[in-house]
Amino acid sequence: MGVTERKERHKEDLKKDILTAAKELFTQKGYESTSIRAIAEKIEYSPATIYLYYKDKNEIVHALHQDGFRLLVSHFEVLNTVSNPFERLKAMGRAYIHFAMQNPDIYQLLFVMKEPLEHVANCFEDWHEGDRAFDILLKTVSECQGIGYFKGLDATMLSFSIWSTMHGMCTLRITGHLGHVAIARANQLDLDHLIGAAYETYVATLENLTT
Amino acid sequence: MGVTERKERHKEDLKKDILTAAKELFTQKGYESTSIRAIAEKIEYSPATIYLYYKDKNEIVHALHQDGFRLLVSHFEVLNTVSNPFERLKAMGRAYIHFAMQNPDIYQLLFVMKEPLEHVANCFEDWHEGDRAFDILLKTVSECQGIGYFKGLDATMLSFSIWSTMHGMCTLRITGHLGHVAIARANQLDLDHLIGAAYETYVATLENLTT
Amino acid sequence: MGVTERKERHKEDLKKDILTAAKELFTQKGYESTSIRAIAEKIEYSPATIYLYYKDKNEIVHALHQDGFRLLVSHFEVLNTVSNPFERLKAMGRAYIHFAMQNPDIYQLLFVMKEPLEHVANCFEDWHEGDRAFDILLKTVSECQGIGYFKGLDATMLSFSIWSTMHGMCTLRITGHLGHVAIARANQLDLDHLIGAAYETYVATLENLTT
Amino acid sequence: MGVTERKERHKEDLKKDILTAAKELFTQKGYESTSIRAIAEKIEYSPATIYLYYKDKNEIVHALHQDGFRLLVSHFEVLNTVSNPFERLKAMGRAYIHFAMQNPDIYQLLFVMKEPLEHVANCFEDWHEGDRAFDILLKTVSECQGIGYFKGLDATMLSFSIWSTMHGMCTLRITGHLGHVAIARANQLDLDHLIGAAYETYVATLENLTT
DNA sequence: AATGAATGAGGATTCATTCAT
DNA sequence: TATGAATGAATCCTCATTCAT
Repeated sequence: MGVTERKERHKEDLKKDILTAAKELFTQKGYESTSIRAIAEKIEYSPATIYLYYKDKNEIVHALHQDGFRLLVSHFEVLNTVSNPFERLKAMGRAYIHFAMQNPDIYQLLFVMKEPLEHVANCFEDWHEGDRAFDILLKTVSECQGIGYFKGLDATMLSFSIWSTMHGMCTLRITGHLGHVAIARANQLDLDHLIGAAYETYVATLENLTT
Repeated sequence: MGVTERKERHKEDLKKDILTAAKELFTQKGYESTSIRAIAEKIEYSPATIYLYYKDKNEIVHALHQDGFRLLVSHFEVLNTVSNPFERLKAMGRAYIHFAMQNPDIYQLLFVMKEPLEHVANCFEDWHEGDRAFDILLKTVSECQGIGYFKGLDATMLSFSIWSTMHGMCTLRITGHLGHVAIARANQLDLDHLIGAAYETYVATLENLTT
Repeated sequence: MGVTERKERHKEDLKKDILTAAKELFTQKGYESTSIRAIAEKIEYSPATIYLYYKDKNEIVHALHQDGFRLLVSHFEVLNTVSNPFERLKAMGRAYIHFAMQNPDIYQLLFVMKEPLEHVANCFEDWHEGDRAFDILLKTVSECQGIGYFKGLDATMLSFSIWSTMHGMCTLRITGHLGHVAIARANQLDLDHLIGAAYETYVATLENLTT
Repeated sequence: MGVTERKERHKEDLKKDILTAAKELFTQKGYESTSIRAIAEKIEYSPATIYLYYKDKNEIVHALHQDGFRLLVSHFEVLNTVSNPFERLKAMGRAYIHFAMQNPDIYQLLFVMKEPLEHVANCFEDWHEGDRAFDILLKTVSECQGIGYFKGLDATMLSFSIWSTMHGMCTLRITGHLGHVAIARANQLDLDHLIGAAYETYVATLENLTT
């Protein structure tokens, strides 16, 4: 293992560090308000150094995008072990929400932000991953129908519907709009619990569709 | 493009023009990335002119916010004539989607953009309207339960769940993420139809909850 | 009295109002930080109206300058009735301080501000008044010597010296620098009293010069 | 040796250059009217560069302030060697005037400019130095009384009075007001001599207080 | 590989001033 | 006479980016 390898390792580490710092800052301050300077400060390097690893701000977002999808899909892949498809579907929902709550910044990057600026083309590419995620959902829904759930419903439409519900819950939570309404009438301060409860209610509506 | 021509345009609508321009830009680029300069350019006035009509950037968002909610609530109020609560609920869903599709920019302003920092206080005020909208939904859901729907489910949770589904559908559509997935597999070019279809599927899931 | 006359009267009034407003604002905020808009607001006219009466901001300062000197000289002229020249000298000092304390803005305009911008030429003209004021002082000092005061001292030099003392007291007070030092060690909150006391001490030094 | 040191030197030089440019502009145009742009232009750098060396405009004034007081106090400290307090007092006066004449811009910064608003707190700090300077004067006056001068006069009041005279002379000279009057009647072109003469006259008045 | 220095472009605002009405 | 509307130029300041070292 020569010096070269160690250097390579270090290089990879630093790239990761930049991403991590950027992710945190995006969450805290939002994309626009996050400056390269701030990222550099966080990792205790000079701004110029960032440019040795990423061409510009866009490329950082781009990288986060890819990582984000990879992470989400990995959350789903674990669930392949669940054999009952409806159980798997429920678990997927929970995993999705969990992912969104744990990585609100990334979530928004993937599903809320219109594809950042010049990188539309690249983003399309990234979205092959996004499609894969949807495929997993679709397949699971179909399998549910195979064991008697969701009779008479179109699998694709239902998948869209389910995804929408998940997405709606997550974004209303993340953007704080859920908080507004909830606080206004809330006997419930903990919004994460609230989301959990709402999700279980939603699952109940799906469950009742069997009969 | 000279001074004369510009003046010929109805100056009295300038305030509205500013709002319209701002609305479009906020949607396209986001709040932070929209500069007063850009708004001014769009309406072909000088930046300073904007300040004759609005104190600052926040006041513009504020105005759009208010207008937006007023419009949405007006969409709902028509539906008071529908006596059957479940029919009314379905109609509300359609009205909500219709509103979002017709005014994607406003929709995002109301339900996607994190409310601009300093005006949180004011925004809370604005959100009394938002709360009202939610109240209407909640009341309708309760009435549905009164005639046998949604047995055993918590009205508030279900309302959140329904709102989330609607919101998810609308935002996935507006931000173009629905398009990505759909186009990838689409035998279906018209996304608005797709949304309609997905909505009907969702309604079907709700309908089946009776039994 | 025709309409013309009344109009003329009104016109004069308004010019004065503008000056008064400007004067107050200059005092409160300083010259640079006082905007035409602010002046206009204070007199409840539109900014454009100001320009009907004064060509620009400089002309306003110019007018205040002239008024200021006229006012100061008028303060002095009253004292002609005091026959004893030393008494008159002492009274002049008090009048000078009084003037400065009552009109700190004007005082600074006359004696601190380097002549504003383009109006140097005009200001020189204005200073004929300033010279007159100094002449009055010089004449008084000479008369004092006539009755035995200030033996062996050059009248002009002494006059400068006296003026400097007065000016120094006034400006240290006005700019707040006296306050700094005084507060630091003061058992004396009222700076105007302090200035009075310092003046009396100074007078005492002059008085003792007789013998 | 080489590069590093030279760079460091250059950096220090630039900081000084900025201060020098700022000092001149502040004096010429006043604090408010001096823009960062103007300073940048004067040193032939871009405005943004200024911000690499000073956080903002206030920090520049702050730095000038500190430097200024340090310089003034250093002028005074030399005089500790003069054992006769009255001689020392006279020397202090000359030193003060000398300082003001050599550094009119700094002098104004320290004693004429109302301290820039937000930095009052910091300025107070700076003024510990100013207080020290006054303390030195006060102590000297007291010592003079100890050897028979200024009988029956309050030391603090007399100190204020003396400071005022010095300050008045200096500012009338610096702002050009002395010139106005002097030139008008001058058999005396050299204002610095005039100030010297006026000072000696003043000293004479103090001297005569003994008897 | 890393960075200190530098900058051009652009951010929100403010203001003196003009001009048609 | 008075002003509403408009603007160019200026304010301070921030930031992504480059480049010589």
